[in-house]
Amino acid sequence: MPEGPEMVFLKEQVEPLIGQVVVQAQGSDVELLLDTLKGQRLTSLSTFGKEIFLGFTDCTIRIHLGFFGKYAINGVVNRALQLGLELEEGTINFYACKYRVLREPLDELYDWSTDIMNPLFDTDQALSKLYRKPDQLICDALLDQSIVAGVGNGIKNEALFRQRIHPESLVGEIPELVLRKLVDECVRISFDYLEWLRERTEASHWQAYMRKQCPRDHIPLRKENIGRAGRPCYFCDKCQRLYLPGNIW
DNA sequence: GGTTATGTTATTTC
DNA sequence: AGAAATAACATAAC
Repeated sequence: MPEGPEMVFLKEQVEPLIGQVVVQAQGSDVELLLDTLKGQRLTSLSTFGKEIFLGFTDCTIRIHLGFFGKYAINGVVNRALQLGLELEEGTINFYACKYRVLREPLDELYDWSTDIMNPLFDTDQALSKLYRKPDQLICDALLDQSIVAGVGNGIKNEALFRQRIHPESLVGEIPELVLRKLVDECVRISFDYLEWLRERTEASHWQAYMRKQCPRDHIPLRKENIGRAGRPCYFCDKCQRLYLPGNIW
């Protein structure tokens, strides 16, 4: 479920429930949930990267959907419930998620300028953080949630393909202008992705991620697990440039 | 039954 | 000590 745009999409679906009071809570650690949440009013929603925050009268619940997380607004999914909130008129159910109660103001915990979906996102800051580890593979760097929070494996692959950068390129060898366009592309794709989710057409828009053929060169895309994280990379050897020491473009 | 996958964190190893 | 590799967890589909 979980790249940044999907969390914003989730937030949009929960928004109609703002202002309602929790009448029942269930899931893992029920006592905590009941003590903490029963009678509390849902007052605000926000997201940071792949996390969503449900703001209540005097606490915040942070939810991360991880790898297999699912949710249902005013509905159920047939699997073990992790966090279920029954409001006056509506329900929010989370499955296979991680959640936690936060008491501190979110501004003390999060730097919003690193979230690609946030209006405060700061490209210059992301660039300088990226260049701090010049020996990293760009495919690893793009998954760093402290630099570009919200970018996941899909957005990563797609941004690299669209900007014609080979995933095994070294960050320090990518010219600043090129790297800037890549970061901008991550942001652009994320907002496009949000739009696809709203239209429910998200599956059809990927050009490289999960694809078999390069739409530019009509040759097979390579799919390999690359980098420290060993996450799947989809890429075209012909049209994506490999930035390495000694390679001159 | 094995493999894979939109992710992160804890533990182990060097 | 600290970076880097490995394991762990969650779950459905092929």
